[in-house]
Amino acid sequence: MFDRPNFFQDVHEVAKLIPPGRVTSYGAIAKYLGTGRSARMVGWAMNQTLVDPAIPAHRVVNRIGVLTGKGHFHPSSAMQERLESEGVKVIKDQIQDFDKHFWDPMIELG
DNA sequence: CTAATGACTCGAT
DNA sequence: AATCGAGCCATTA
Repeated sequence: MFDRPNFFQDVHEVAKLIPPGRVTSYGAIAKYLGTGRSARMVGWAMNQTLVDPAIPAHRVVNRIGVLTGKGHFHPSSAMQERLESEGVKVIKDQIQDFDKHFWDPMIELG
């Protein structure tokens, strides 16, 4: 158990801290953790969160607000559905007013 | 053990 | 302004 690096745990914690109706990017989380450009690992960590419904992975998108990870959801459309359900408009897998809904852990948390 | 891939991002051309 | 390449760390083959 917990063989995974603390990095994954931190990503999970930050992901849980994302408030409803807000979104963030992999790089933002990676930066907050200090890993910097290891945004890929954040995405990988999110993949592990799929088993944990308490982690809103649908609130995490790439830097331009595109639902790059929608294909990893059970119904690939669930990601967009949930985001819109929280008041986030998503068109063509792209979040509208991304900068407006953007939630930066560095600013909000730290 | 080496090589390749991935829910990404930045810098250079 | 748009496109290409390199960097990041962990997992799988």
